[in-house]
Amino acid sequence: MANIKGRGHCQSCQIRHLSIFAQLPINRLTEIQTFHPPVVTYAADEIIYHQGDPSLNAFTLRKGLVKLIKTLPNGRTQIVRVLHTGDLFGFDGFADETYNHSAIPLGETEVCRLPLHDLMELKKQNPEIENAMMRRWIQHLREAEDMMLELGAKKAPERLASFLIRWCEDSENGWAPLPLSRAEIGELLGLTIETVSRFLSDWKRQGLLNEQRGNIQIQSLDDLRKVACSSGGC
Amino acid sequence: MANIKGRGHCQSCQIRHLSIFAQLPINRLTEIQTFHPPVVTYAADEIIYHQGDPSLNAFTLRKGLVKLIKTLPNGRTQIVRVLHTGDLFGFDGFADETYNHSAIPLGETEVCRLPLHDLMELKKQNPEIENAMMRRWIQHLREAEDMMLELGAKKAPERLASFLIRWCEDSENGWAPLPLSRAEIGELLGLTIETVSRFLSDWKRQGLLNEQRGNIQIQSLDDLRKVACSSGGC
DNA sequence: CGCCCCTTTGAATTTTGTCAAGAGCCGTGG
DNA sequence: CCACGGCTCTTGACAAAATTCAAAGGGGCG
Repeated sequence: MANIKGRGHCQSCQIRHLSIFAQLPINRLTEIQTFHPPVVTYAADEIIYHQGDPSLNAFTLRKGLVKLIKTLPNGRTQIVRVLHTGDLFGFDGFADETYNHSAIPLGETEVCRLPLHDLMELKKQNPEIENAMMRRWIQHLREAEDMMLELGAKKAPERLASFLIRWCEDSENGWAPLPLSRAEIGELLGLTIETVSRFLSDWKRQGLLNEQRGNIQIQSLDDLRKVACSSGGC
Repeated sequence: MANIKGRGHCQSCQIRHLSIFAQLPINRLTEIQTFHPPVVTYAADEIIYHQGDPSLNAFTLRKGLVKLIKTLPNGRTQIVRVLHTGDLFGFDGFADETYNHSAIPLGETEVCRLPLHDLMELKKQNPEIENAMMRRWIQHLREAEDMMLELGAKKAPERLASFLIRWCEDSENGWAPLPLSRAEIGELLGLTIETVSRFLSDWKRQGLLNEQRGNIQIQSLDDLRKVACSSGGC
């Protein structure tokens, strides 16, 4: 079960520099030290929230990855976003809406649960938080637009290649963990398991790509770029 | 050419109730009467801003429709959003970013041009504006997520049918203006002109739909719903 | 070791896109 | 008023892309 690990202490938080509290000056931080949001852990199969649930809490991702998904009655699923450490999610309540998607961990995760009511207060009183949230919303919107372009205007190999390039973008040694199943990659890119598998296999055979136990490495970024931009869809 | 029609007067603005200034109390309104943003008109072929341009102004749509598009080097285009009266757009500068898409009128339009610098000031000083903008960002994000589901998880006829249903949702007499060409519908839904045309023709032949000089009417909402939800993709 | 689940691969089918030609529509200019 | 040119839209035939169905392969874990 989802497990309250303890209470967060923003002052000593390891990932505060990635969060919406990053720009808050130290003295403000100590002033709001009454705010100790619970830190909650989830296992891979536990759902953080369901689409349609009342949005009472927002969350900051501390450890692991989280997928945000929307599902059709027939079971077809779309991953609308994959969250990384420091990401804020679940804030629909700020617009008096229920959650618009479900949030599901990809493996073990740890999040900081922020009651929207408290967060709203902090936001009102601290322009830095206000500002950080605004920037994130705009940034998310931009990424959503980019994704619509991927889904609407690109072909399967282009989508997959550009996804891989993005995913591996800032991996130092070349290897990057890819904790997504073929099915999940498909759900993210609007493709079937088989289509994803076929192209990945092809590219591994051709030496563009390497994969080992959930880690991938782009061997020939140039060639992969060529695929992504093949018909000019750079 | 884009034409400055005059200066806006928020107090007497016809569409203020639809804008981010809707909730602003009257006394605040008179206080900020020094803020008279230019009202600009555009013809159908004039671009309001280009993707990549520095985002110095946001806009409120006063009259007409605007499409926000992203284009790949090969010319394939995705419409990421169609704006209606009262919508705010072009605010990427709030996150220190250039415009992420191009804004193009669908026919004659009239917008209110809001310098981001001024808007930022108003936002800081008026929680109502602040709040209205936040709600819009969250709402846009939700709509973007919905669109990702459409594009990623639905088939051509499902996408087209559910688009038509949404488009006609709040048309009183049943008839709704559809100032989008087949090509534009395709660019919105990630389909080709021909695919759009084929399904529309089919449905017109089958009596689900009516069309006359840029206006459409859904004759059998039930049947169209059946198409949209056919394989369970409601 | 054996089971289960994920992945791979093949073959057939469906869906969607491409190419090409014709139809309808509208405004211009004779 | 009509003819013409330039549109977009429609339709058909075909090709390509992607999905579906089916079966086999592989790897990790009890």
